[in-house]
Amino acid sequence: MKKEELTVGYMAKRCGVNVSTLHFYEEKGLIKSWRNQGNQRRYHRDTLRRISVIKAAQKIGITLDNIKHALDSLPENRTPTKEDWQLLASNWNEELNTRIAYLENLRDSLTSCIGCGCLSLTQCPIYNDQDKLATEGTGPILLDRKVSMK
Amino acid sequence: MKKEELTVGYMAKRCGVNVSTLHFYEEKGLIKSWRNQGNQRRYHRDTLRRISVIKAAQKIGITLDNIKHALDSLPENRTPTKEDWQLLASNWNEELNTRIAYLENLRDSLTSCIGCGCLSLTQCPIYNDQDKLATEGTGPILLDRKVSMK
DNA sequence: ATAGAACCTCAAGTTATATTGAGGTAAAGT
DNA sequence: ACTTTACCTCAATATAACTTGAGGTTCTAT
Repeated sequence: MKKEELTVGYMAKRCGVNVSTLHFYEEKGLIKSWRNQGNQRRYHRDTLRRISVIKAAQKIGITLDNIKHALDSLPENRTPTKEDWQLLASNWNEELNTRIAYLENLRDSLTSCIGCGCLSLTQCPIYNDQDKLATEGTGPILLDRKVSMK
Repeated sequence: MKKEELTVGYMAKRCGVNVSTLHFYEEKGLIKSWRNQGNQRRYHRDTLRRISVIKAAQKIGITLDNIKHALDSLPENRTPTKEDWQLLASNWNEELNTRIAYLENLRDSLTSCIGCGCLSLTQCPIYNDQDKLATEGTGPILLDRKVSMK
């Protein structure tokens, strides 16, 4: 196996995902591969980073669709540079800050509700719509779907 | 319509959800109703608060299953007191703090990655498994599914 | 009395993010 | 050469949290 021709099994192991997930990401246009003589997928080493970035973004709570949009802004013709990745990261950092702020807001509301016992429709800040971050916010956050919350 | 016999349409309007959602919650055991002569649902006024609490918990990122578990701990035979609700709220507050801490951790990682440009498998704290909160954590956070993240 | 709004049930559809399985081919190890 | 492991495609299934639709009934207002 040449250095620059990584197999799907190797990729999966290195990235901690299933082979089927890589198929799926490819189908969604998040990653690319070419085929060898026997129709098997081969990946460029750059794809390792790409997958890692996808996983990092998912932890932040970005959907695959939006991750795809972001990745589409990367150059096609060359290996992305440090600066290319930094741009993505800084956008997602803002996203993350927004989400943190939203949850902190919610926490403060909940805390004051614990204090006053006001969990009612009319008084509680939690479900009154000053709760702007919820409606102007930026979509679903999925932390880790594998982990249940017993 | 008697004061204590709220219709499903009224409930839906008051709570900002669809009628079908109330049917769904009932089927899942999250809320209860009785029927009138013509087989239509009637709700106790307490159910308004119950639905609000469900919605608040969802904003925190608690799944319906877990919300159900929490609600099951409320007394069946009387209207829950301030203290009953406070107990739920304080549990969810911990949950919320855990989630905030997780995202802050991620933000710190991302920030340092912006600084060093290290988004690579081996060095970046984002996808290295010191990232314990991700794997020991407490499940998905869904903020607001209605809002897309363009 | 009658129209229209509100309600009923039950089955199927929706979205996101994958996973699983069947049936078959290719590559690698001995 | 032969076996085992890895890979291929395509379709179906899984989960959460709902929504939609069809076909029919009940309430409410005039």
